[in-house]
Amino acid sequence: MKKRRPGATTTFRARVLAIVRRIPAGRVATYGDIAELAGQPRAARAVGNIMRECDEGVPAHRVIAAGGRLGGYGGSEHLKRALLVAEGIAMRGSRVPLEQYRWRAKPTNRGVR
DNA sequence: CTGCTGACTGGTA
DNA sequence: GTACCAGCCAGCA
Repeated sequence: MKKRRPGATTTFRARVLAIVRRIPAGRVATYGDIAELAGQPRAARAVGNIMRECDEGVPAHRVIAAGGRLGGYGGSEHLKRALLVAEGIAMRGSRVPLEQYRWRAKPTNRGVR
């Protein structure tokens, strides 16, 4: 078979779901970020694929595309936008100010601004 | 193991 | 601003 890397894959899917589940309300992460945290910074596409079948325990609406775009959502992207706003995110048109709501796994100190 | 798909990304027109 | 192309990756038949 395709020599799998023990620990490297172990179901990339399970790892992605675990990360998305840790995203706090009012924060968002891009597919690329999730992929990076999962160990594959270039698997943004794969991450999106996984989100497509995610369960209710996974706040997929907090996962958006790069540039703050909504990306896609099962059924309605419009609904996704409403959900983000309901979490307290002030969106600009159909885009999210990542510099303001981007979730960080390890924010040394998050700017403290 | 081969091939196709897709909630992606970045660049070019 | 939108539209199209090429590259990358995991999951599944």
